[in-house]
Amino acid sequence: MGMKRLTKQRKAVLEVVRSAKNHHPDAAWVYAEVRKKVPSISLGTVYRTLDTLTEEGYLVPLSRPGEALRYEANLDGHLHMVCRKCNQFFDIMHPLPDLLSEVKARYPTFAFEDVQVEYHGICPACRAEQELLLQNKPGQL
Amino acid sequence: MGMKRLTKQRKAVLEVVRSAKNHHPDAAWVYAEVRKKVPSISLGTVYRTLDTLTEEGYLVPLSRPGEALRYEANLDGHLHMVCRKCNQFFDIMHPLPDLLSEVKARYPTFAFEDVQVEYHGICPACRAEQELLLQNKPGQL
DNA sequence: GTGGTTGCAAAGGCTTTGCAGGCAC
DNA sequence: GTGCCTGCAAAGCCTTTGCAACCAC
Repeated sequence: MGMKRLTKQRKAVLEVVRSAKNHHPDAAWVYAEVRKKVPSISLGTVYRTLDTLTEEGYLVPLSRPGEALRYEANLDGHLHMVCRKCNQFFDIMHPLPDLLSEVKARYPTFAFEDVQVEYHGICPACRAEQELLLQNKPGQL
Repeated sequence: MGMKRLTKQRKAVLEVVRSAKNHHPDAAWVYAEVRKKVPSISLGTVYRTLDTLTEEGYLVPLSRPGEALRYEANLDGHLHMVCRKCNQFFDIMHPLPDLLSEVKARYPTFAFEDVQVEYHGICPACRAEQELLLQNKPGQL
């Protein structure tokens, strides 16, 4: 098992995901973005690199039904709010209550490592759009 | 927009997912299982039906990176523990703390609807297997 | 120089979809 | 009888992978 090498591709991919503050990009977006710096990079390399960076703990994958996998580089403990209209992720920098200790005590045979909290609902933008529709078609609902 | 019909296929799919207590099956498993009752059913119909049942609120999809979508019919508020070795989901019937009201107050422009809590770690079975490996190869780590 | 890494393109796995026939209502 | 639903198979999309050339160490 050899040493990991620091290629320009790997550096560029990590930098792009890190710069995508609050964007939670998928592989296609990262690919398009990295090509601005490293035009010769291939999509396969982007996938491989995202995998590697995830295994190494630099990135966290975000999975949603029927959607491409997304990644975030924000490793601070935080919450997510997912809009069920536009499917965007929003970071919520709110103190996470202690959800682990109680559950650990109750299920001692599990080796808990971390918790992930995901809120679902409608984001401000989609909410506004929805209200516009209701105003224009008052009889529909 | 017409009325939904109650076909034997739809009934069988819902019944199978409901009977899969604590199993969180994917489409392929549901397909294999439903064929025992309705041998002529197609995989496409299983996918379509799972989609419909989800839209109607009878099922909840569970998404994991790199894995096929799974479904559960347990709509009681509960927590999930996902094993990062075997990728199984485990239901944790533990009272969910109130995670909504505080966040709702802080982010009034979002329309929050529900929260999903997911624990990650290693399940008892995989933990035992891990310890066996350590005993047999004490010098490896 | 060595072996991990890349680009390319093909293959893979899961899921969706078009269509003609079938069946619930 | 109407039109929603089904089975079938092809297509779609995201992701992985084999291989020869390449380059970080």
